[in-house]
Amino acid sequence: MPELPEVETIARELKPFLEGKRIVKIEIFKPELTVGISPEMLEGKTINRVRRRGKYLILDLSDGSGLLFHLRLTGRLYLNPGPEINPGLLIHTEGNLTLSFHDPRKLGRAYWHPAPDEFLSFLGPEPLAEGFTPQELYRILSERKASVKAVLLDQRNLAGIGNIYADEALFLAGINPRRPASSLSWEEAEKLYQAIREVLAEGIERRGTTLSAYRDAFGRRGENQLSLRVFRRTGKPCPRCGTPIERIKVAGRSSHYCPKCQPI
DNA sequence: CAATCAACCTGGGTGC
DNA sequence: TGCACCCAGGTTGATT
Repeated sequence: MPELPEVETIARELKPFLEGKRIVKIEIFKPELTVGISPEMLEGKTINRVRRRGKYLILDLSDGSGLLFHLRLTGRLYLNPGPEINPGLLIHTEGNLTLSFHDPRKLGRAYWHPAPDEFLSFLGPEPLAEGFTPQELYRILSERKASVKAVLLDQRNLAGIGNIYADEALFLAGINPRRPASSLSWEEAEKLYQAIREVLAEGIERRGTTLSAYRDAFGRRGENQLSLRVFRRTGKPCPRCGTPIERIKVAGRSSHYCPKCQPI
């Protein structure tokens, strides 16, 4: 579920509470959700910074190491959860705060790594970063033979885009998800660049998309599902031309598009 | 190297 | 209401 806007929302919410706080206790209830985390090693360290990279949430610790969370499809991070939550991991900090990580489907992971940026060095550029340009997107696309949708979803090319925002961006840009990435013209790449930035910024503004599982750090739903143009709107009219939205499989994922506005 | 696909798990929605 | 079936916002590792 959580793509860039959802993780960004959680990071922004946690930041004012957790930055500067010392970890006083860590409890692991579901070891299968954790990788490399040893409570004794981490207790006493301070959370220097809360940030996001791609779909990862990072807590930078005072010794340069980091706790990283990937929510995959159904993982959640709650600040001060209620008693009904069944956590896999609890991180208690000074100030009597608790960060809870849980995932009923057990696909999400919490990692500890001595050098978080090294751990995440496989990720492509941040699409919302100042330094990310249409030229760079065009270069990435022109080097790949796979479908443009597959290229957008591959985190090594661009970090943070998932199935929802890929479909939404391709619709805004008027590009068919099955088009080979390298077949896009410079003008199309430029359009796609703007579309990606727009849908991600909108997603953040509306605090993420809640179709089912996603909740923010306070357990609230996002609002972006109300603004989706094509994603999971099969059969409904295209917001631009009224043609029914179609669903097809691309890169193994269901993809939603307008056959008239996004011709092959 | 590139593309495809099954597997990881479980819960929610749908249709009979 | 019960049950079978399909689907899932992601990633990875095996296979072709």
